[in-house]
Amino acid sequence: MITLTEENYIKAIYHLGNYGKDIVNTNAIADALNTKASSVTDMVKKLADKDYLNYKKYQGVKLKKSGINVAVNIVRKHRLWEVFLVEKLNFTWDEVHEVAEHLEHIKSEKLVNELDAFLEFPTHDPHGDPIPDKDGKFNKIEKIALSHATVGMVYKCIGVEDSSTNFLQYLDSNSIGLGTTIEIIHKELFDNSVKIKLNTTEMVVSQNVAKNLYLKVL
Amino acid sequence: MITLTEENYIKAIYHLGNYGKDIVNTNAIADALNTKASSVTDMVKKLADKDYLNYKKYQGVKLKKSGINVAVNIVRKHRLWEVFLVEKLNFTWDEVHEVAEHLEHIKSEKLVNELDAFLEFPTHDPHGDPIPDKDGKFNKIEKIALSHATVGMVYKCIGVEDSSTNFLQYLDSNSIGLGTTIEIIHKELFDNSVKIKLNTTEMVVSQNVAKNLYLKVL
DNA sequence: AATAATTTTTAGACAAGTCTAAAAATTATT
DNA sequence: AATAATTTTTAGACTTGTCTAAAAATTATT
Ligand SMILES: [Mn+2]
Ligand SMILES: [Mn+2]
Ligand SMILES: [Mn+2]
Ligand SMILES: [Mn+2]
Repeated sequence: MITLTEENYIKAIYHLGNYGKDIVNTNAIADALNTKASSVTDMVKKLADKDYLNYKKYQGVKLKKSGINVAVNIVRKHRLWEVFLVEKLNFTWDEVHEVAEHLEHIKSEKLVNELDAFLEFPTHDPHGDPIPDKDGKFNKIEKIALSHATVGMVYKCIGVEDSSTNFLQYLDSNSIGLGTTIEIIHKELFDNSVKIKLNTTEMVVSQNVAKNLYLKVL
Repeated sequence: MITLTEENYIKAIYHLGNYGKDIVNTNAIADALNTKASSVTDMVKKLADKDYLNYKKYQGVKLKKSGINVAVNIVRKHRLWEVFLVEKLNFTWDEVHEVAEHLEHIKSEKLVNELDAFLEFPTHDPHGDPIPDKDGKFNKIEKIALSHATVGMVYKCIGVEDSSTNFLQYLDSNSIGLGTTIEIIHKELFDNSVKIKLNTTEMVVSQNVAKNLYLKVL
């Protein structure tokens, strides 16, 4: 049996470690989970015992196959529920993350697979993130952060890094969403803000925003 | 904040105490939750502190208004999820209870109310039990246990007391479901078994079955 | 290479929920 | 009314996950 808490640690390590490929340090996990480093050390030992990851004192952790499997399955559930909430229950994209954080821990193979079918096997969630299929397969999308886009080129918005209500509502109030066409007008070297053009209107976004918005060349 | 465990205690007390109207003893709660009487005493003290119920040592407990509200809301969620699983995700009536036991603890007003609307405000769950509305209102259905039905009369099956997989699969394999017409042929005084007629076939059901099947006069 | 700063681990404590065993109260039986 | 049986509570312990404070290891700086 795997506990809800263990699942959350594994998921955090998966995301922090680039789909489980890299080593993740104690403090990074503590930050992501709003807990203390000492708690992380305790938990990480337990997860190593349970064979979900490799841990050597002072050397950080790396997920093993079984840990990645757990993580991918939680991500699958999280994103399918997000689609369900938006498509069927009139949630907006800034409302779904919090509820999905809880729904992702419901354990029923049949539930997740039937939900997947009911939604007609969606490939992306409301934030543009890919949804792993039954076998854990998914396409990592090629995305460029707005902060790394080239001046003069035209892009389409395809995702966000930050799924917080605050950030998504900021985008809403500026008419930026998935599919929005964005032209890069100017990059300000001084503070790394970026001037962009949407349809007809121009606006300046901060570095923080630019780092959290993903684009694809049009 | 109310914990998942507290919610389960309150729900059990609600069901054991006739919709929260009657006093419930420690051992009954322990039985229902597969726990020990000593654990129940501890938890019941906490629930009394939190004002969900009245507790006097050795006198059992009775839910207060706020406890009943909590219970009704959980029951509402449980039954709505059961409907969702059967109507939308191809679950059978014997598969839903276990999953609903987890889904009922997801805390989001919007989620439950939108789910209710999405399902077109169902009034009964897959086992014939009434679903409380947004305001906690529902009609207690008038039901007669098969064990108390009258020989010679004809009834319709409208619900079950026991929602366990075993019992529901027994009913399935004997072609008994909600809506099935049942005529009472004979009651055996010796073992309280009942001979019934379904459509054309006759069969004998045990007292245990008869107690767990609810009917309404046709 | 030595010292300082940072990161990580350990040690010990705490809250929630549970358990066993024993004591206390209630209820049933004689 | 006294005794026996049953129910409930208390006392103390254990597990999971958390915390603070201090010790140990690693990394950065001089
Ligand atoms: Mn999310
Ligand atoms: Mn998402
Ligand atoms: Mn149920
Ligand atoms: Mn039900």
